[in-house]
Amino acid sequence: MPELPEVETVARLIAPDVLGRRVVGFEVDWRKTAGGLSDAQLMDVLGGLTCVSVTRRAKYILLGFARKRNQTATAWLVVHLRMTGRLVVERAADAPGAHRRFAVLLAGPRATKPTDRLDFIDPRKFGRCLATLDPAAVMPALGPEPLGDDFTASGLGAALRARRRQLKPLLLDQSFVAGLGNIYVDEALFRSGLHPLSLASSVSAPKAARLFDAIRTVLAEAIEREGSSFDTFYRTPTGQPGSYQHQFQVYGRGGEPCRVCGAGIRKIVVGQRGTHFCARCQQRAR
DNA sequence: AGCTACTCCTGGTAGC
DNA sequence: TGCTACCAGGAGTAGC
Repeated sequence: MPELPEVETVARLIAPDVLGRRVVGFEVDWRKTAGGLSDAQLMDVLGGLTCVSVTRRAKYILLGFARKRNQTATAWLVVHLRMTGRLVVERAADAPGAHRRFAVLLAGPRATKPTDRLDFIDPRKFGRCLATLDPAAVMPALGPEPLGDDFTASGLGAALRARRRQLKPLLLDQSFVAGLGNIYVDEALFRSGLHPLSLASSVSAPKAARLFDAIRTVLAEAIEREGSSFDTFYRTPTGQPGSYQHQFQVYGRGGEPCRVCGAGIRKIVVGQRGTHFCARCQQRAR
């Protein structure tokens, strides 16, 4: 499922195909995907504007739009892929594929007839494409970017110490740290030798520093490999699978031997989420 | 504050 | 082969 590395990959790969293109229409196949907005409302927000930026915040892709190419964005399309969402740029003449839920029709600077189309494909319909003048209004409060400068080992240590909560659900909480999901939390906890059920307040400063390094390393390596594709869902906008799934130490390896110590990887359920860990390498503390 | 349960969804798969 | 039941889960919400 798309987490920070997958979302980053999608943003990077669609950017060259949408920057400088003008919005001349929409095609909405599933109204909820558009947050319930009508075609007319979508056009009111974004119609006639040119894409001037493509950025990522947490697991959101933000496409910024303005009157002219060199201006700063005044309107936005905020995209969340959730479980199974994909963004693909197609030629306007081509028929949309299966599970297409939402599309932006794109044209050149002065043209009114679309040449391309940004398709949002989403089998499970959890994803959202929200047109808005104020991205903060459609996004929840988010914690620091784990690859950003304001995420530090000492800051993470202090934040952990202040919480009496299990590590797994806390790290999945987007208001604590933004962008981690089920896969990369399990992988980061394994690499730092921390048990998913350990209390955050029990994590020592050195252990917090190890977790900090593990989070950064796992995310950076996954971005390098264009994310993880282990089922039929996540593909990059060019249709390629990512390759980080081959680096998984624990995720999806329940019952298989730990690559470090040989003990069986255990799979439990924490907060309705499959959680994978090595009981020998990751000692529980409370 | 932090826990669990429920909701939204459908493709894939296990079991019969 | 064809059917049913169940599972995957990000994030919002409700209730305790």
